Amino acid sequence: MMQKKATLNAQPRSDNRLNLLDAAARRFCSRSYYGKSMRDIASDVGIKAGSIYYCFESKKELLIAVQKEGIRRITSLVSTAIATANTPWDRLQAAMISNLQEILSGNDYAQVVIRELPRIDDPRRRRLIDARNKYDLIFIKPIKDLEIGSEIKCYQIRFLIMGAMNWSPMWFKSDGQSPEEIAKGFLN
Amino acid sequence: MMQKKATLNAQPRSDNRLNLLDAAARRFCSRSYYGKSMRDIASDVGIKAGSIYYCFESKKELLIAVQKEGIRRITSLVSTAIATANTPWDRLQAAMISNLQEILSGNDYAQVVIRELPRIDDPRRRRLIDARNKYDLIFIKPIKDLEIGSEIKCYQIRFLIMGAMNWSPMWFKSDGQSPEEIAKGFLN
DNA sequence: GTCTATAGGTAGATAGAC
DNA sequence: GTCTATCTACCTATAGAC
Repeated sequence: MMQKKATLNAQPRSDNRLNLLDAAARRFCSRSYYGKSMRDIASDVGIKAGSIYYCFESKKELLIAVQKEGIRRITSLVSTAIATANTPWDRLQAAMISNLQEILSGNDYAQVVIRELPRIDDPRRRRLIDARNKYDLIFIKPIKDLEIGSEIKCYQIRFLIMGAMNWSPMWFKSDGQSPEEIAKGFLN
Repeated sequence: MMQKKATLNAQPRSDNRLNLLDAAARRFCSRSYYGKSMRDIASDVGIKAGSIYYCFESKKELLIAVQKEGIRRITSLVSTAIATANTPWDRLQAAMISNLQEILSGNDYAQVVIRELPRIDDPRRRRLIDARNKYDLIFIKPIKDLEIGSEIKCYQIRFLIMGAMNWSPMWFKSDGQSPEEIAKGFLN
C-alpha cells in the first residue's frame, strides 16, 4: 500500500500517514466521526481529499487506525508507568497519572477511542473493544492488591476511577490542576 | 408555529413534537448529531423529513430542544429526590440514585446533553451550558454538608462522582447492578 | 504521492398541494 | 400536519494524469 521511495516530482512531504492520523484524531474528536469530512482532514495536512485514499482505503479505516493507535499509545504509557512503581498504591497512582496525562494531553487519540468506539458499527470493532477491555484490566490488579474489599468492590472502584478519568476532558482546564494533582485528588 | 386543532383530513396522530424529540434523542445518542439525518428521525415516527420542519425550524433546533428537555427532566427529578431526604448523606445518595436512573433509563435525553453539548457550535449553547452547570451545582451542597474536607476537596469529590455517573452508560448492563446498587457502591 | 475531475449518493431545507 | 418534489450543497470514493 505504501511505497518506500518518493518519485522525483512528488513534493517533499514526510510521511503523511502520521499527519493524517493526527488530523483525523483532532477532527473526529471535535465533531465526531460523522461530523467531519475527508476534505476537512485532508486540508489540515495540506492535501486534497482524494489523496487520503493512498494511505487509507476508506474513512472508516482511518477511524479504526486512529483508535488502534490510541489504544496502543495509552496501553504502552500506562504499562510503563506501573512497572516503575513498587507498592500497589503507587502503582495505581502511577497508572492514573499517566492515563490522565495521555487523556488530557490534547492529542485527541485517547478521546476518539473513548467517545467514538461505542458507536462505530464494524466487524473490526470487536477487536478494538477487546483491546480496550484488556487495557482497562491493567487497573484492576493494583486495586485488588490494595486489599480493601471484595472482588465486586474492586470493580466498583475501578468503574468509579475510570469513569471519572474518562470524563475529565469535559472539565479540565490547562491552567488549573495538573494530571498529577487530579489523580492524587481522586485518591484522597 | 404549532396549531391547536388538527384539520379533518389530517391523520389522527397525537402531537408528534414529543415523538420527534424522543426519536431525535435516540438517534443523536446512537450515532451523534451529525451521524443521523432528518430522514432517519422522521421515519422513526412514521412521517417524512419535510414534515419535521412544521415543528422544528432546523436540525440544530431539534438538537437544542432535546438537550433543553434533557436538562429540564434530570434537574426536576434530582431536585425532587434531594428534597425528600433528610441528612446530607441521604441527600447525596438520593441525588445519585435518581441521576443514575435517568441516565440509565434508556430514554437517551440525558446522554445527548452529556455527549453532544460539548461539541455543538451555536449561540444558544451558552444557555444550555449554564443550565447544565446549574444542574451540576445541585450536587455540591450535599457534599459540602458532609463536612469531610476543604472546598477544593468537595469539588474533587463532585468531579469524581459525576464523571463516574456520566460514564456509567458505557458499561451498564440492564441485567446487572441496578442504579441504586451502583450509587451505593460508589459511596462505599 | 498528490492532483483533478467526476460519479453516485445523501444531506438539510423549502415550496406548494392536499 | 403531512405529503411530494425539488434545490443546492456536500459527501465518500474512484479513475487516471503527472
